[in-house]
Amino acid sequence: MPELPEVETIRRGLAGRLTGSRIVAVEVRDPRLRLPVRERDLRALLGARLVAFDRRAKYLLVRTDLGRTIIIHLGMSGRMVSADPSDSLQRHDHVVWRLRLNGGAGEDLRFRDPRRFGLVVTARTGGLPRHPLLRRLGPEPLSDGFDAATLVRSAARRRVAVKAFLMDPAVVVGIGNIYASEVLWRAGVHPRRRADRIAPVRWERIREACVQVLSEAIAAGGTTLRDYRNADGALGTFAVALSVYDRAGRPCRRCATAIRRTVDGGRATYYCARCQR
DNA sequence: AAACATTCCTGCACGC
DNA sequence: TGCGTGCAGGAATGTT
Repeated sequence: MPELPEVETIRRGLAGRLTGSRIVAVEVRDPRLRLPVRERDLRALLGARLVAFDRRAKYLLVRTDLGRTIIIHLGMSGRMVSADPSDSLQRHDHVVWRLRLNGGAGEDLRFRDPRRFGLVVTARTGGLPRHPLLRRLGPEPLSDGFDAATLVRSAARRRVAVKAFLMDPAVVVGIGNIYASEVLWRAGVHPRRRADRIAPVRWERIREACVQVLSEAIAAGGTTLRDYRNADGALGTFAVALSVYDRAGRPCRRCATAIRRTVDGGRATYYCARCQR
């Protein structure tokens, strides 16, 4: 479900509300996520203070003052729910942290994930860059480390379609199926063009499109297509700003040609055959 | 009721 | 032949 803008929106919401709170209790109600949830590891953090909410790619990193960080991925259908402890738990609330806020009030943080493609693990904070889940990740698209030269270098001898290439987290992180289509429309590049057949000047256009689309989506609180919600349960409003995704048959915003939908590698792809070459 | 916003792994093909 | 790399496909699963 969530791509980088959605995870970033959730991170900001949680940081504002829960930074400085302490873990009072933790409950693992269903450990069967993409990786098994180890209740013992989470219990080792009882009493810990949550000192920062960070993000790497689509991973949420909850740093504690005990030298360990909780790594959370939302998979396709995961949500982080900040709730009043008296609110009843829902069916797919798999992990529940009972927190005490700075002011002393109780607050729940709940990991809810119907499809269970997400994960909740812990790791030493100092070892995060070398953690198996994080160590092969490419640059953050909204950082200085993301430039056209890097893209040109990684695209050499890559015959895959540029859309699949952009979705490869070793190339650049955080770009999933929705934003890959959006970025390529904005850059005017056909989604099935081979990565090794794209000129450097067009890589710079793709880089700019990544930065613009992701920044605008974050400013809009993310894209809600079906069930995405931020930490307060609010919807993201970027769906109305989508140019091609989920707009098959509707007119291209630039040239009015009907947007096409194809399926590549099992994933829906949307593009304008006139604007994108 | 077919589609699905993610990630990781497998197995195959190819080139040196 | 053996190795490394690149790539397509599949699997995990519940909801709408």
